[in-house]
Amino acid sequence: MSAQRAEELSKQFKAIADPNRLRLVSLISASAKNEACVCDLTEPLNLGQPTVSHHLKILVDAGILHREKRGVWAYFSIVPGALDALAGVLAEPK
Amino acid sequence: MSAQRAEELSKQFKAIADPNRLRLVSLISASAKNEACVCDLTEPLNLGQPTVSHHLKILVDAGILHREKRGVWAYFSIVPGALDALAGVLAEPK
DNA sequence: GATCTATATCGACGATTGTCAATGTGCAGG
DNA sequence: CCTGCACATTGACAATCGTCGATATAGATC
Repeated sequence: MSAQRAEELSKQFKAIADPNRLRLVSLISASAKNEACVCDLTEPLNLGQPTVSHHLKILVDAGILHREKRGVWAYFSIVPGALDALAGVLAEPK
Repeated sequence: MSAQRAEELSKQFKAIADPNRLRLVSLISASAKNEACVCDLTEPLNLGQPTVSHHLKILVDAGILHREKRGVWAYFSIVPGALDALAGVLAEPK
């Protein structure tokens, strides 16, 4: 594995290597329409709104979450295939 | 996903969420007998011996690598199923 | 026992991270 | 236009992390 490839992958792994961000991904993927807004996520994590917003931004920047603004609300959903791609790296790390 | 479960998983993901540690895992799993000693790993990563030793310890503590000392050398190998277990979490993060 | 050799540990340093309070932005209803 | 709401951004702080040089440990050879 090249140093550059390792750098790219580590950015994505860092994004999910935080307990609160793991729970965010879990909450979103278990949501009714596979999407959730910030106000749905602050209470179960027991974190302030700015902190949740910060974590969501990291996940979006890593290409794991998709952000769509509708009116006043921002809906977050999981980018199709993003997590599977990471899982594939672990299954075959040659 | 419970907060406790997220905490456990994040420890393992943190272990691999570093470019140099990703390369370590890659190098070991691509090695001849699926094992390598520290002296084999310092040069391709262009890091000092103490730093490589430090990264390997983190991977061992996370349950991803196995450490076996034979004589003066320490041989590191991948714990069977450890990476697959992490991959499974990503494939189904409900 | 003295001396290599491979690895581990320690102490220190700058850099990054997670969290919060305060503030900014932008949409909607009156 | 003004107010309220959902969310983003900023600035600050303690805590953790990655790296290195120096040193310690422990097996092998003479």
